[in-house]
Amino acid sequence: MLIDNILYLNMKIATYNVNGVNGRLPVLLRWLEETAPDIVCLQELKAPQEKFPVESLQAAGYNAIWHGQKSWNGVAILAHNTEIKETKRGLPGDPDDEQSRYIEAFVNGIVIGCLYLPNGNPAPGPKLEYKLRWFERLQAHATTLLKYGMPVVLAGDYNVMPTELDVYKPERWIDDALFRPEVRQAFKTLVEQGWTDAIRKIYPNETIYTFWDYFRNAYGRDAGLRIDHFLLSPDLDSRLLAAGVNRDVRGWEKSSDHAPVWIELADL
DNA sequence: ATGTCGGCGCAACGCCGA
Repeated sequence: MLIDNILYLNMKIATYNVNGVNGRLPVLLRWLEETAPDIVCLQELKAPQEKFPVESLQAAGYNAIWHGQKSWNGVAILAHNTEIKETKRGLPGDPDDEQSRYIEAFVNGIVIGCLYLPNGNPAPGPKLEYKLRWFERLQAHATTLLKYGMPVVLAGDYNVMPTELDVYKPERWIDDALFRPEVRQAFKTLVEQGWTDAIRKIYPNETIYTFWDYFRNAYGRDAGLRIDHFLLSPDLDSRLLAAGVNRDVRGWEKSSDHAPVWIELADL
């Protein structure tokens, strides 16, 4: 990024489940303005392809690619004054899957996979089965990405709390599709391919939440969950400088139930 | 079990998904 003739080489990448990109547009634009991420992964657009607010984002300096869907799901990748080369639209492994949950691009020399993993509730049931199948497809595609040997960031709403440290009251979530043993195991199997959970690496023992339910004043009570994650390929692990959650955004008027999460990577 | 959101639809509030 070039500002006042000074070259800044570090890169800030963020992920944000906006829960309706048009309903949250003022919040999204304010957050972009205040935190100036270089690359952004968005989930839960809840907008059809033609209703994505591309003009507003361009006016804020962001190029965008997106995969919309009426009412639900939807993912996008934004890049500040930078070219985005789309490499995938839809997660491989099931041509009949019509839900818009994965988009991937080459940006600034990094492969950015933006994902919105299925919620899976009510569980057990077909929605949990779909979630577990989707996880298997993600594991398969993640293996392929590692084989390329390129720097890769898999960012998004995984709808999984990986450990008890990631839930305000673990005992209440045992049967929930976001915390069931088989779902946590699926996340663990994925990470053990060789990925780095960036937030957990920077904060090994701390309670870090990225989501607070709208119900029962969850944000006020800090009854949160950590479900939005960054997985880094092995060569990016040593470039991880910092990471965090923009918690205050969750407290803004008309906020999403998720907060934006970010990482900063050093240039090579 | 409950709670609160955004988006949807024979257009107003009940439903779905989260």
